[in-house]
Amino acid sequence: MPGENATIYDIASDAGVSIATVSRVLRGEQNVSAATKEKVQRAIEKRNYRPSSNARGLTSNTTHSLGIVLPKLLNPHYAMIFTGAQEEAARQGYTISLFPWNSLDTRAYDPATMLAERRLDGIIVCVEYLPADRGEQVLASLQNLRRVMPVVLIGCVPPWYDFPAVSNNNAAIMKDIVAYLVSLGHEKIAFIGGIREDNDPMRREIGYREGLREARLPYTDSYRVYGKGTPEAGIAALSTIFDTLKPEYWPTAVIAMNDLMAMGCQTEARRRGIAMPEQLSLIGCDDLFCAPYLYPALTSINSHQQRTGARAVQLLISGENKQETGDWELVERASCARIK
Amino acid sequence: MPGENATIYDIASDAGVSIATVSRVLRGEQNVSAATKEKVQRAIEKRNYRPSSNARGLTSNTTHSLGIVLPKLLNPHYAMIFTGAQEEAARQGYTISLFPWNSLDTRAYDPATMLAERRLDGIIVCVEYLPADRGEQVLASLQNLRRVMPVVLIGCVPPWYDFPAVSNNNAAIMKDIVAYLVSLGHEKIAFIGGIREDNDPMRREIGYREGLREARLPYTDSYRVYGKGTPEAGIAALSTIFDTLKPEYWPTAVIAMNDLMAMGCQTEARRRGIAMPEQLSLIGCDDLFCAPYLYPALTSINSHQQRTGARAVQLLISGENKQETGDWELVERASCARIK
DNA sequence: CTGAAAGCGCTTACAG
DNA sequence: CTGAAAGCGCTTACAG
Repeated sequence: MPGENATIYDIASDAGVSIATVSRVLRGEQNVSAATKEKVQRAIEKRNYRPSSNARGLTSNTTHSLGIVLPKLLNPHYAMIFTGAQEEAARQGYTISLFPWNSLDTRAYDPATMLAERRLDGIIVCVEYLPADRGEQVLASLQNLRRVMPVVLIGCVPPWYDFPAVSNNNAAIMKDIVAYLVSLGHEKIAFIGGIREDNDPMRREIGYREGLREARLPYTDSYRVYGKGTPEAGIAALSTIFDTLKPEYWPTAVIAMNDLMAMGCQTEARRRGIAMPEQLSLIGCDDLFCAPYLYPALTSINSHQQRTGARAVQLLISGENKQETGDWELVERASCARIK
Repeated sequence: MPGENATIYDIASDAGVSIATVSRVLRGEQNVSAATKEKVQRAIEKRNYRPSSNARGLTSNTTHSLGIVLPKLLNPHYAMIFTGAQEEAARQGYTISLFPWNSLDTRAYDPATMLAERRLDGIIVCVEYLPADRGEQVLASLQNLRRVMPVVLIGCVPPWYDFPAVSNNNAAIMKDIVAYLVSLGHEKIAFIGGIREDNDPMRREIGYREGLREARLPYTDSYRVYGKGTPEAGIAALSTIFDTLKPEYWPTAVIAMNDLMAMGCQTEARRRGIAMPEQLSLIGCDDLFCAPYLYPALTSINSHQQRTGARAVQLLISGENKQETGDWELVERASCARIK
């Protein structure tokens, strides 16, 4: 069936007009008589005609399609960002397609790897999990990418990156979290997740330490466990803490870098017979759809991911060179309790 | 920066050859001397040149981009399908973009609504939640869509739809689930979720009844509660069952149409002080990433959604007119217990 | 209000 | 191995 697509010439000859006229009614221009507009529209419908976006794009030098580079969508956090971006793009008549990247793989940012052809009007790239020693490589790749098309950054964007961006201030979020736990009376607060990154004033590590300092609490290496953001890593991290420390040093609260890790922590704590939230408060980040249905229902940080995605699309399309920071809120549920 | 894109003419003149030659090295043809290939490639790199997909597509009448019509990605079930499709598309050099639809909204299947332009080489559409009285409308829309581009269906596809498809045999899955619960000694088995659809031999309803019949168990309307597949709907559905029935009739097992509803059921059962799995076994469907981390860990059906998405892309690109049925497996976890 | 014609940036026979 | 030229299906001044 497909393949025998009508062209503007078919419509023109069917309607007995020139292709210029067909083009005019297609584009909804005013200067066409009602009668000919009628004829043309009838011909279009009869043939089920749709203009070729390729031909249109050739003239306008535009594709009306965007790209977004994101880690695995299987983490609902990214699915939320993608959804927000997709909906905004659709609203503006754009299509958006996903380019996955493997964290830590610098090639993922390389335009040559990513885009064999020039078919995107712009691209959003999520900057995250950048180890210190790769920072410059990544920045160079991004600058290279920008030579080819407009770029907007999301994620935890270092402030000295000179790109339009809508980023998260992870440090400020962490500070809030620590303050919240302190307000519940916690003093032994562990933090799990992430990799060792440097040079970034917005990273969680910084906020964690700052939060402790403000509460006049000591920072302890034993409370800082690294691990990538999966449930399995959460299990491992919690085990590390509770296995390496004598019971009197066990933390009364654990901050997980995301809800995925927090889910693993819950499971592992349960396995160990640690009562939640009585003996252990737990807080995640991302406020995934499942957070309210975990046991105990998970307190988390909602950072409006859909809005982030939508906003990035707006910046991309408008071409504004702004750096914005997303806001967030702490969603209290049952997983954090007051210390007696 | 963007906007000043080099064209094939620039490269040709830089390299001192004709555009035909540039085109040849671009496409990796053999009949080019090593020396000129060198020159051309150098020019390409120097200018950071990338061919215009629009111009290429104009000649080949192809866009190398696909579409997929899916309900909300915020349900990880669909994110899995999308991911599988996206990865396979990328592997084959295609880009895929998402077109969301509102369930029950027939217009969502209408090519005119969905695609103002002809910019897709084909489209995958997820057929689900089709109320009986809309079936014909939807079918007509799909046939209309097929006039414009190749279409592959996924979801619960009625067998009399004459489309290439990779579908789920929901009836067979439900039969399996009932048999599994019966093997654990359950006789009071409720089923929640879905809408009243008719005419479809693959729908869950059918399998549920058939499973009961094979176990020589009666079908009871009170054990069949409808509701769309959200956690909130799961809460409401479980409430309905336990509120309207005297305790001696309370089901000992509940089948939820998906894990989302099952999550709601867990929460509501917990609120009511119903011990799980001792007093109530629960089984979901989709095997979401969070299933192992719920409490109790949720038994569910894994139907290889990523594979489904990938397979649909393969059918779409190859043009095979096949109807396939995906397989599935029951993943046992802690949420189902043997009846004493 | 309408048409003829050039041009967008490629690919592809066809010559040589 | 390489080039000149036609053609893909539109849009857009430019005339009328």
